[in-house]
Amino acid sequence: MVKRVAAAALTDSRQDYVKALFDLDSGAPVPVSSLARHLGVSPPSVTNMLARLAEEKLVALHHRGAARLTHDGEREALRVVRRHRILEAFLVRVLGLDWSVVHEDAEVLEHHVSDRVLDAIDRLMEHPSEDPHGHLIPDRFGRLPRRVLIPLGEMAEGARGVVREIHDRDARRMQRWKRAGLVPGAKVRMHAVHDDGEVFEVEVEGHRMVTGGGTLEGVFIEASNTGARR
Amino acid sequence: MVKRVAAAALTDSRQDYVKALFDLDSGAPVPVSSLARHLGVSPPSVTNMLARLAEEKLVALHHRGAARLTHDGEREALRVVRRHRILEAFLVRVLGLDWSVVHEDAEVLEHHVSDRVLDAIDRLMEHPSEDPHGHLIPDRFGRLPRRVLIPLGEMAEGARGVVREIHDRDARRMQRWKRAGLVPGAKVRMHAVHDDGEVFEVEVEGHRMVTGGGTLEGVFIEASNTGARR
DNA sequence: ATAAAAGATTAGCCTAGACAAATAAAAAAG
DNA sequence: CTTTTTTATTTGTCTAGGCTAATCTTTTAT
Repeated sequence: MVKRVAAAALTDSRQDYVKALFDLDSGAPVPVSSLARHLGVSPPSVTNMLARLAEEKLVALHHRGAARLTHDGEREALRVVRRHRILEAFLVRVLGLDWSVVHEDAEVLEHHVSDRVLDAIDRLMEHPSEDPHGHLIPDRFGRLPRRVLIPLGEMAEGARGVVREIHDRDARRMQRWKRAGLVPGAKVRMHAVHDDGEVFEVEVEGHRMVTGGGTLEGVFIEASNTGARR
Repeated sequence: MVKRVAAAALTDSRQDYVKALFDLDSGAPVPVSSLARHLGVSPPSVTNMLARLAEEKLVALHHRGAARLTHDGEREALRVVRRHRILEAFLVRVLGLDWSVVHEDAEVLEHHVSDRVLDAIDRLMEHPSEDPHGHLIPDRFGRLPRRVLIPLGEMAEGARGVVREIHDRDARRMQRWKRAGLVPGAKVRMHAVHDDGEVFEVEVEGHRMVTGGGTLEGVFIEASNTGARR
């Protein structure tokens, strides 16, 4: 007996798939294997589900089974993304949970919170525009401002910027970032890149540190025009 | 892909069944048919699931398939009941939703909110002891104070009491009660019973009304010793 | 140009939980 | 006591969404 109060046309699983396609979209169709890895299911399951989603006109299939969202699919994905981000904001701002652990709770609740409850939560927080990781929250019509961010590890030497988004689902790593001050809004400057992009000297909010590239993956920067050229 | 963050040993469906058995318990084993009606599933589904729950030692089967919770089953039921009631309180007190509509949301969320989130919600409300319908909330060890209430329709003529619980899942009916002032805490007095328990003259918070028995079903009273005898 | 590796698909199976139709057993009515 | 009615159970299906093992297809490397 699966009760649906969330006015969700899509099953939980379908919602997970369209959201994954949205997350993994980088211009090109997403291969079956990436999707399988991202969702933690086997490749056959992906092939199978993509066929159904294609049937339902939520995705378009491309070469070798790779898939992209259709317009409808993207609309659905944005609905889920909106729910997810509002819930994350709620869990942190209202319930006081740590930003590094809320992802998995939001991941479950996004499928089960009714529109009524979601709206009430949104109202309570006075319609936040970002979640705790800096991701913008789509509005109720699925509109999401585009912004151009670059990975911290790809900043040029001497460039300055501001941390805007933290992409990661690994709580441990996020704790580390938090301790290092790498949170949305933090000002950073790339002092030097060594060993062909393996070691970085970065300044975060005036505090200088040296770190490996792996640590930086998942931190995204809005470049400041001041300082980059000069 | 069913994700479980709620540390729930039991599937959603099993949780629904044990909760239903808890709700319907009135001393005697609950017949298959009542359970089927309460859960909105067919009798064969109930027979089938009860067999599994019996296997898992959550229920004990009696004459003609009727079932009662075992100790383990009751513990599980109380966990679910606790979640449900905390969530209802939250939806009303924090999110400002109406009394009469929160049941179905809580019904869904009770299966999907993690302990972490539930505890945070409980903390935010400073550990409420009752939900919005007056039901007591079991503590984290599943302890639930017993209290003796009588249905409003069974009050003796002249008896006084206080509304303590409202049992109903029908939003419309609850709206009516609310308008009539029949909410937990309201003082009532039964003036007269006519037509063999079909028509009642009741006084609610000083305001007298006449109503049919159907309307009163689901309202439970704590008798005041003042007034009953005198 | 062919062999090896990587990636996707097919085929067949599994689980949970529901359902309807047919059957059996118990209770109530005559 | 037998018949009827009510209740419960059996049997056989269905759906969603997974999985593995085996089999293609591509791509990459030699």
